[in-house]
Amino acid sequence: MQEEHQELCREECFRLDVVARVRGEMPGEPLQQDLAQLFKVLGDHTRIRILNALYQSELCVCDLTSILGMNQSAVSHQLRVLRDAKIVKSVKMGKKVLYSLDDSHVSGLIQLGSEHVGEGR
Amino acid sequence: MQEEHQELCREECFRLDVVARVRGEMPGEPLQQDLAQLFKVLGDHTRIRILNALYQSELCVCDLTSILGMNQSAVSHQLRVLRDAKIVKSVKMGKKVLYSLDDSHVSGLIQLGSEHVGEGR
DNA sequence: TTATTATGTGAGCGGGCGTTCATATATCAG
DNA sequence: CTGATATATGAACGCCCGCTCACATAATAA
Repeated sequence: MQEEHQELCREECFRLDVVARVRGEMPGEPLQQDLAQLFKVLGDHTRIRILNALYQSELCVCDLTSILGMNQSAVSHQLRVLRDAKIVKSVKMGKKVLYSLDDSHVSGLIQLGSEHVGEGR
Repeated sequence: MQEEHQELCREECFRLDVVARVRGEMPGEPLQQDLAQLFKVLGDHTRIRILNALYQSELCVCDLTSILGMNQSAVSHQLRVLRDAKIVKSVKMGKKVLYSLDDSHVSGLIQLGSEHVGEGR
C-alpha cells in the first residue's frame, strides 16, 4: 500500500512462501476491523461486569445501577455501547427497560475468556 | 461501598431478590478485571491482524512486519503486549524469534468472535 | 394538567494507549 | 575484533474513550 518499505525484511526473512500464503489466507479487512471492535467493546471493566450480571439474569438499568454501585448515567452510556455492538438487547416493560445478552456467542465468549484467565492462577 | 447512593434505585426497582442473587453469583473482582484486560488486549486492529496471521502459521517478527506492512517497532511493541497477556508465546531460533498462539482458548476466542461478527451481514 | 420515576444523551475533562523515532541488545558473518 | 541483521524498548506526541454533569425524553401517578 505505502511506498516506504525500507523497514521491511530484507527479502531474506524466514520463509517468503509462508508469508505469501498467510497473506492470502488472512480474513478480509472489514471482518478483522469488526472483530477488533467486538473485543474492544468487551475489553472494559464496567462492561464486563454488566455482562457478567446479565449472564445471571435479565435486568433493568436500575438493577444494574444498584449491582454495580455506580451512577445511572455511566451505566446507560455503557449499555448504549453494548447495544450498538449487538452484544446485548433490550425490551421495554412500562417505564423499565430490560436488558439481556444478545445471543449464545456472547455467553460463549465470556465463558471461554473466563476459562483462559482462570487457568493462569 | 460508597455512601453516595442517592442515585440508586429508590428501593422499588424491578426485583430486589434478583439483584441480591446476581450480586452473590457474580465472579470475583480480580477475575473480572483479568477478563476485561484479556478482551482489551484482543480489541485492537493491529493485534487482531497479528493473531489472524499466527492463526495460519508460526511466524517471526520479520514475517509479521512484512505481512502487516508496518514498521518493525510497532509490531514488536504489540507482540510484547500479546506476550505479557499470555496470548502468544515465543521461541528463539538463532537471530529470529518465532511467535505462535499460546493455547487453544485463544484460537477459540478468535473463531467464536469471527462467527459473531460474520453473522451480522 | 403537574409531579415523579426510569432511562437516554450531549458536552467536556482527564487518563490510557498505539504509533513513531531513536537507540539498545543480541546473534551471526567475516 | 567490526559490521550487519533481528528484535526489544524508552520517550513523547496525539487520539480515543469512560466518567461526570446537566439536561432531555418517556411513562406512570395523582
